[in-house]
Amino acid sequence: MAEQKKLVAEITAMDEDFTQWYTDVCIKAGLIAYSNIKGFMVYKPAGYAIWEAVQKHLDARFKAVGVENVYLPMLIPERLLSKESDLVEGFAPEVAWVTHGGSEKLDERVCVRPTSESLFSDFYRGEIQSYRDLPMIYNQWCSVVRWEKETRPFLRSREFMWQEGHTVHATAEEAEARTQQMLNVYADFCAEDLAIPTIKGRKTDKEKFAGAVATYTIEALMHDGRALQSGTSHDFGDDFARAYGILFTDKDNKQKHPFQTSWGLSTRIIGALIMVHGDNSGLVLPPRIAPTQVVIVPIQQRKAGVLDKAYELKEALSNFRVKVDDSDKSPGFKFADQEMRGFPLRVEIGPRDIQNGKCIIARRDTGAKEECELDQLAARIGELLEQIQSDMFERAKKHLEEHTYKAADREEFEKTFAEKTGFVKAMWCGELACEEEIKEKFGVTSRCIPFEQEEIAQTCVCCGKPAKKMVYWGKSY
RNA sequence: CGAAGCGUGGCUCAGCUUGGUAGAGCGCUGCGUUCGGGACGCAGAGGUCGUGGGUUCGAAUCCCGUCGCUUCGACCA
Repeated sequence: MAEQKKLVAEITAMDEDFTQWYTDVCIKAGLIAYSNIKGFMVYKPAGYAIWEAVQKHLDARFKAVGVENVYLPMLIPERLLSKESDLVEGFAPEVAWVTHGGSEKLDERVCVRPTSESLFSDFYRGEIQSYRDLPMIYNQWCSVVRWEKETRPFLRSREFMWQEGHTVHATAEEAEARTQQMLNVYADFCAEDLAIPTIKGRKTDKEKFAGAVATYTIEALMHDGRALQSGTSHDFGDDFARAYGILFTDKDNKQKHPFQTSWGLSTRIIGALIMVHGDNSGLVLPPRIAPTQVVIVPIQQRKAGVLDKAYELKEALSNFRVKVDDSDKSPGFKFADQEMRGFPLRVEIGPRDIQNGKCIIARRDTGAKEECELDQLAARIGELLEQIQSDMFERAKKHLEEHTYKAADREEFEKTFAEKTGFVKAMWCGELACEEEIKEKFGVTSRCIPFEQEEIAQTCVCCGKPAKKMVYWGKSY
């Protein structure tokens, strides 16, 4: 990332205190406000607009692979949640219970959904009878509640918005294929729309979802070298179908349990967006999802013709998402404020430019400024937005690559984590004991077993016994 | 849930040690001058000092309780 002069006094410098920098950006870029209940936050227009853009792009990708949207209740009766034992154990400590309706105590308490596998499974039980009813490829956009102990904007809030896809299939192979297909949808979405490169892989048994046969994940690397699980896709086999009693009659006239998957991506991705692309001046948004792509700043806007010209340029740029900042703040204030908010491009137009038939375009990501003929503006803006989108991805990819290390043995593993922050690729024997020991000793967890395997060594980095898989390790959010 | 820190105008904080009835900067409102990297002048508005109790003639200040927030750990998208 290009070094930029720190222009915004209110934002803590990244390398001084990354955590504080992150919080500052969330607040100062106008994304959120804290609410009256710990862990619940207000999405302000700038923050909600990002989520809307995420929804729009991701939903379009879902529709392209046959996903249909539905909506299920937000409350789950206790008996329903309890049917799948792993699920209860996994989520029981953090569900919010509703015990009263008005002033009357409920016979059975109900919880606010922490995730909806149980509801979908119960619903599917009633819907499915024949193999002809399958598959069902449903998704819902909703919010869920998990009573987390420690909360942080976007990364860990007690209520968060997400989408959760839940599918049912006649065969294990089809379910497994769908699980991977949706993981790829997430990875492509991150790379192409958010300009965030990710590592695709499988979670170890220790890290997988409660009740899943296999959990797949995309892991992104933040600017401070910590990993963020950015999207997950689970293969449930027929475990949930058995627990919830879902049966269908197959072609061979035999009753069978169908196979299920679920996959989710949450508002946490906004945290990734901030921490992958942001800099010391604040937020930096990739053009494709930026709610405002271009902001026009009139200079000496009270002089005759200046504001008119600014609105005229906005018209000329109607193919893009453009805003004119006609507030009565000084230009310097507007520049700094808009940089904080991450708009990809700024166009400056003043009397001098109008006379010359030109304007100034400034890039948010690099800070580079250039002159542009007014009649070329729309074309140039289009080029620049494309350029910024791909440059941002390349920079993030370079950061990921430069912060991914290899360790052949235990000594090297320890040394790398002592000196560096990022991912470390190392071999693993597959034993839970080693995974736990690594967490204990080095404070890092297995992020994923990547699909793209390499043989870095023959032996496990922890115990020295024969290795089975190459694993990405790292500190995570 | 363990540890630490913090609660005083919208925000950041000073005042507390040594009790005497609340201040600054920023922001906000109005008017005017400005405008190519956070402009300036003048005039204003705005706080029962988180909350409950105690000590005292008198509490932002001292004591006890309580609630909340932030950060760090364990857990999670």
